[in-house]
Amino acid sequence: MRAALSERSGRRRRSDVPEATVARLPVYLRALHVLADGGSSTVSSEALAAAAGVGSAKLRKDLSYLGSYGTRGVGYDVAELVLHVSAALGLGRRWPVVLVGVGNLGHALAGYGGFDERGFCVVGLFDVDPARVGERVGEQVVRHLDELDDVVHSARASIGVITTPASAAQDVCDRLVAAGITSVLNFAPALLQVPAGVDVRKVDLSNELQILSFHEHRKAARALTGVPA
Amino acid sequence: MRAALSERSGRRRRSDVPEATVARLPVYLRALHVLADGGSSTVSSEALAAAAGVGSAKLRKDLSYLGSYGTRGVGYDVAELVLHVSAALGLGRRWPVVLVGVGNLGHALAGYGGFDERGFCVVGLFDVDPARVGERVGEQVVRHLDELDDVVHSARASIGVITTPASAAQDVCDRLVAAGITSVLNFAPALLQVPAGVDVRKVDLSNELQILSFHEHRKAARALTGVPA
DNA sequence: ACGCGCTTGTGAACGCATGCACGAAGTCGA
DNA sequence: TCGACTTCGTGCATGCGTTCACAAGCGCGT
Repeated sequence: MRAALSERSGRRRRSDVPEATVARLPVYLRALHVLADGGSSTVSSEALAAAAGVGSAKLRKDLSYLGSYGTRGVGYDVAELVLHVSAALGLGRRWPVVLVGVGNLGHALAGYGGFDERGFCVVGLFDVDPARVGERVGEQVVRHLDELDDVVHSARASIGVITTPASAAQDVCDRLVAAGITSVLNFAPALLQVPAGVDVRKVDLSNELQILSFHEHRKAARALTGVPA
Repeated sequence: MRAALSERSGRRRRSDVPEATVARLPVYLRALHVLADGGSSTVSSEALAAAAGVGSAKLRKDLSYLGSYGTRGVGYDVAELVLHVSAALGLGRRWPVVLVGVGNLGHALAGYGGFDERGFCVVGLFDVDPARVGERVGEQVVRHLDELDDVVHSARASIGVITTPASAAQDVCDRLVAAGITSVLNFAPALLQVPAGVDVRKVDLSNELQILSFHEHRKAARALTGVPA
């Protein structure tokens, strides 16, 4: 059960970083890499914040959740901060990732170089379509979904990516969880039901477009009725 | 203090829907479509909330920003609510979309059926690589980026999707904005600078994985230090 | 006709996140 | 050594978003 929530104190523990902050850490990390490649050895919160597209106060507060790694009067050491942020994100190791659903999007993700660069390596591609099983994609060969357990166990994978149609997503998710996956990145437009202890993040391309559509619609309406300051 | 809010201090205007609510409207809409396909003619906030994965109070408040379209004691009429949510999202029309960067991901998105289903139609694919220009993808032929202005104008497109490498993203974005695009969906891992009045939404696959990595890392640490599984 | 039960819509309380302002702590030059 | 300057870390206030709880409203059975 949930022994983890035994301590219900209102105070925030040191290792307890707010979710909004966690979501920005990858952005900071990328900005830091750019700065490092550009030759900077130190950077002020102001400069880093600008590079990351946030306010400097927010950035300092975010980083303060990880510890006090800045030097007053100087700024942050870029290389050192990269290490600390990476450590906080758990990027000190390579994360094996399995991907289920080798359709259009699955192909694209399997071939996306950005994953390997950032410490994620695809250790298995799966599908149920016999026409796709055996196909070679990048450095992997598409396996049948039945082999999922073997691969997850032997590679000790804990992260799974779902790029199936919505109708198959929940079933695939169940099989991933059964195999031992505890973090799921879901591209299928479906709400996934998972047991406690399993994290799910959803990326829905249509949703994003519809949100843009909302604002676009509003802009058009605003333009018709005269533009108030 | 703020002249802009002079109209009605306490009351929120009808067209002023909180951003967090806007982000959930597409989720509700999808859940409604599922319910409609399932034969439901009415649905309670409790049931719809469960289908969308949110709390019922939140759902009611969200919908109340659009108006009072429910019937007390009964619930919401599914078909009617679909219309109202669609209208709020500006889905009463088809939105022409241009896509720049026909690489791995661009191919996948161009072939993704989910867009057309939801009222977005790709009216132009663009790239700068001469090897890709002329290639046929789906029902479109890849054009050179120089033709962007013509297509955007003739199709009256206002939404652009960027699936280029990060290094090209800002330049492409500038050209989109110059052509008249006012909403951008950016898949490149880069921070885009845009003038006021242009909306940008960013989707970064690596970021999502890194956020999962954070939680996975924390789960592992937690398992070691205190909490017996 | 009328009350009873169900569900919506919303005011109010609460909690989280953001922005501000300033003390603390370090560097650099004289 | 000392003082002036720079920049971090953070308490505090503010605003947004979520949750709670309940009155208002509607249909239905009697």
